[in-house]
Amino acid sequence: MGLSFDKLKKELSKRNIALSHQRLKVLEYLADNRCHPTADQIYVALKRQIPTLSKTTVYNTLKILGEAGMVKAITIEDNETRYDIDCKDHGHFKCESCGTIYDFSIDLDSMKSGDLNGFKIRDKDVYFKGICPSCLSLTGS
Amino acid sequence: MGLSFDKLKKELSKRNIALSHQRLKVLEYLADNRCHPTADQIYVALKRQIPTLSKTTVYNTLKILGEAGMVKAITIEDNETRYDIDCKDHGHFKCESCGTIYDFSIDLDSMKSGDLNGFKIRDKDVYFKGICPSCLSLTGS
DNA sequence: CAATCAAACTGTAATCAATACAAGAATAAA
DNA sequence: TTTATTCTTGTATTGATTACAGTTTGATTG
Repeated sequence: MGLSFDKLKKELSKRNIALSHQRLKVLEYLADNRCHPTADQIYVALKRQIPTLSKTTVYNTLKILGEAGMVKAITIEDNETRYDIDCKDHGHFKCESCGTIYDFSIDLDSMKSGDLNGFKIRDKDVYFKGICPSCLSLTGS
Repeated sequence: MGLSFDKLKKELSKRNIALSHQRLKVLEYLADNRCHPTADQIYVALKRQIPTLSKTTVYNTLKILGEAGMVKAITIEDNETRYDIDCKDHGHFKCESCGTIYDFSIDLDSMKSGDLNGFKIRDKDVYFKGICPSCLSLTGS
């Protein structure tokens, strides 16, 4: 996996946050499953390894790691928040047929707008929607 | 207001959808209030004009008009879907302090990615987050 | 003008992701 | 060991959205 634990621990200790067993497992799961899972998917998967795990812990962990900049929440639509550990600049494409979310590279730095002079921009999100090649081949069109 | 009723009615009649009183009022509200309101805000505001209005009708209307391409749902975060009638290409900036959503111009057509060859792109969304000038001036920083 | 039918509207009930909260472990410090 | 603080857990609650069934509206037909 490509996790930078040094950066992570430094970031967390700066906030007096311990890297507990549960939190580490959530991070590991996100690192190993780059499918943008929901909180519930993470919970169900980890519940097998950690039978005592609580869904509240998963939500708390995702929130804390999000504030520390280690995890990013993706809210495209459908009232389902998904999570991504990869913080490198990329956009997200959601297939409206199968629901899969694909990453794609895009240069966020070059995205500027004169309308935002005086605004402090902390985060940029790019979401595309449509049909993925796999679903396109199924319908024939 | 800048509503194109001809295009609207054509689009709706193509789908055998009538432009009822309630639906027209929702459209009018969105045209007159470019603040990206939630479904509930629309409901509360129109309830005064139409005391019998049901919240379900507001949701149904927003869904139907969305499918007809007349209204766009904006889901940045916070489990609150907002709605926008302006379909011209622009991005949305959400102030994390006051919650206001600002429009800003951006060239969506130039946004491409080689990773999406073979994908059928139907919609592009650009969401920025940060602090707006008004809130920046309040904190002094 | 009834009669008929489909679409539109309404209100209540249900869903479900997310949060609040309080009590119980774990961990570190003294 | 005591103490304090953080972390975890489970339950209860929230709140936006949807499902559904009954009612109303409005157009069409005879």
